[in-house]
Amino acid sequence: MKITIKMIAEKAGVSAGTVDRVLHNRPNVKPEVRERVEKVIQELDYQPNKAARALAYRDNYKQLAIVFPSWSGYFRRDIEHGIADAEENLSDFGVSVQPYIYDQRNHKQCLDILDALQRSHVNGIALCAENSVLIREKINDLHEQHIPVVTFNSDIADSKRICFVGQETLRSGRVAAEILSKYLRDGEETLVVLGNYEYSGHKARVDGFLQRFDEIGVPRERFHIIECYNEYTITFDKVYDALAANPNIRFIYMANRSVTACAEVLRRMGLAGKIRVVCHDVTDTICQLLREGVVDFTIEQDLYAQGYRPLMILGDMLMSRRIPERRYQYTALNIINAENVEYLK
Amino acid sequence: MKITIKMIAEKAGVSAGTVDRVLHNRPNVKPEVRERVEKVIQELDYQPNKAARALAYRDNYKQLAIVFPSWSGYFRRDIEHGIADAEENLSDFGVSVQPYIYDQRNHKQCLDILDALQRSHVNGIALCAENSVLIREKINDLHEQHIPVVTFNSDIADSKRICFVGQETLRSGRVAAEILSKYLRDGEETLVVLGNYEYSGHKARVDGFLQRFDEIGVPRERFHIIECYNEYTITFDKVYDALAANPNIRFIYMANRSVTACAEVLRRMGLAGKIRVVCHDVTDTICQLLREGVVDFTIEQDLYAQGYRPLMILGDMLMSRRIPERRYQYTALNIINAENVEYLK
DNA sequence: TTGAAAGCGCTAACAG
DNA sequence: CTGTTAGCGCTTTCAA
Repeated sequence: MKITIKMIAEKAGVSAGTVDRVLHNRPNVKPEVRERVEKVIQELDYQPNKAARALAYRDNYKQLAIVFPSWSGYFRRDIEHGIADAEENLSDFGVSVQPYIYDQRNHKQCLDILDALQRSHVNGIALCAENSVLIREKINDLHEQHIPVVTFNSDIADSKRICFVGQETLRSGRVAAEILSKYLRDGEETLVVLGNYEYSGHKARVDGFLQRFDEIGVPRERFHIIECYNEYTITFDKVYDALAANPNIRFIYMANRSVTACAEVLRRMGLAGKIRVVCHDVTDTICQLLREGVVDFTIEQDLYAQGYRPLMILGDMLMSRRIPERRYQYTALNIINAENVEYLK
Repeated sequence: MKITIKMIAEKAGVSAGTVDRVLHNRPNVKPEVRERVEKVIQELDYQPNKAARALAYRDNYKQLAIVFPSWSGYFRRDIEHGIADAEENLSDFGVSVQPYIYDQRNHKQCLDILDALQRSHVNGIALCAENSVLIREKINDLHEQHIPVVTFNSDIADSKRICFVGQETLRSGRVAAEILSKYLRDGEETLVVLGNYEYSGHKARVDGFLQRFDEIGVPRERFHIIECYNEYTITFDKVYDALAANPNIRFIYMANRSVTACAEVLRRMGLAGKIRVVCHDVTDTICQLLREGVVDFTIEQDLYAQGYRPLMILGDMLMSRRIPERRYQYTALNIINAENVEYLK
């Protein structure tokens, strides 16, 4: 038989109301009574019944918001899948979820949304935004107002966000290195393409990538690193030049987003399927390239969890006033190839 | 505002009790009334509140059992993690879960457990057992008695089980092939080690593996296939002989369980890290071998989900009399290497 | 064949 | 400071 509040009340010689007050650290309980009740709770190892709590809570409507840029394809589909599942789980608890999508190239819009939310009566925000001073200050503002913010996908570490849900970027570069390292043979070289050293995400990936090769003992001169700013033409030209100049290059690590440009170069040079390519994330084009054998592996970051978990964390906080233990909740780094790509949620 | 039973009752001009009877297809409702109520339910798109249902259901104690062999290490840990999560989710609904573990080498024991369960008052069984006539008949027996059985990890397809949760074995072989195919170069050969052709699991893996290479156009004579019956010494000897006789072998696909024996051969022959090895599942030793670089990749089958989902499916059936749509629920095939092995749940 | 009512465990409002 | 009470939405008696 499961322990109920009534049983605790009886054993401690108080009423259910008082037990409830103790459970939620509410005021108006004499310290000695509180202590007595707490002991009984401990002794009996009381676990609240979530269903009952949900029911009783129901008229206490709560609103959560999730704010992210205008992604498309897999990214969009997976995160929305995660949001939908969280919404369903939370709806019976009187918690509703509202997504807000801002134009990817218009960060001002993101700030506007946060402003509007601040003035509304949201009870929590899941946020994926660029790491700028304005955003950071806004998060701290919200924190002051007791509106908790959980960042996901891309962190804003030096803010008062509750926690971060997303990939560990350094590690994701190491995973890529580990895959390629198995293939590398004497004298063969690798081309590393990143967006921009200033962008911490890509930098961390490349750092992790090189770090792992260092450990394995592959000399640094085997790597050609180029910065391509996520631009199609720049990527195309630089990758082309690099491959033309270095016939020993057998591997490409794309730490940035212009995978299409890279694929196009390989096709034009007749190297598709001859040079191994590892990249990140699953977009519709990357999927296609996997199937065609132009890209060999891609490393996925579980967007589903990135939609689901931040909302559930916020929901838990609303319902049980409990803040998460870990400030960094890293999502799985799944290795995807042409054969297991079907299994993505 | 969410639709409640009361709202339906009002709109249809009946009482809540009648709506409940209609919802659950219970008898004692005049056909015309039933129809009217059903229409209102449709119109208002009624979604039952799970929390309320859980509460009201609570005294209706239900028992689920999960039966599986005495695994150890990761296998055991992951499945127990899945069971624990399912148990927690179900406990508020008055559903309890009891695991039963039988000696891996003693299938009779499994049957005894099922016999005992049949005589007890379980309301559903999640089962991982060998595919034998006796087991199959027992499942059909249980089905007659309206005790639903969900198989997991290893299917018993020609029985009256509700559905199967586990990996798609043919596909898992294809995933392995896809990985190795990227590393294979002209003239290089591959050693394929399986347990036993009779064992459908290993056979399907090898079939999938060869099928994929067929598609890619690698000639069959590049593959050496040996049967090792999951025995350490047989595996050791046969792998040793194969490698000694064929210096062109650069890859090993272990479709069976004696990975340790294979690793030992590689070490003895000084080939560890020189020959690429892909295998299945994550055991403590495989983990160790990944880190040492003796095994390069392993394909994981999500044991967590294999513990979690069968129980949740059975729980859903108990609570909403709903049987699952898909009879095969395949779990993810995750590719694991030395760097992302940490992220396993 | 139907409706009314009690109660699942918890919370919140009100009364003392 | 504390106890009592009235629900939350659903299921399940029991009476009609």
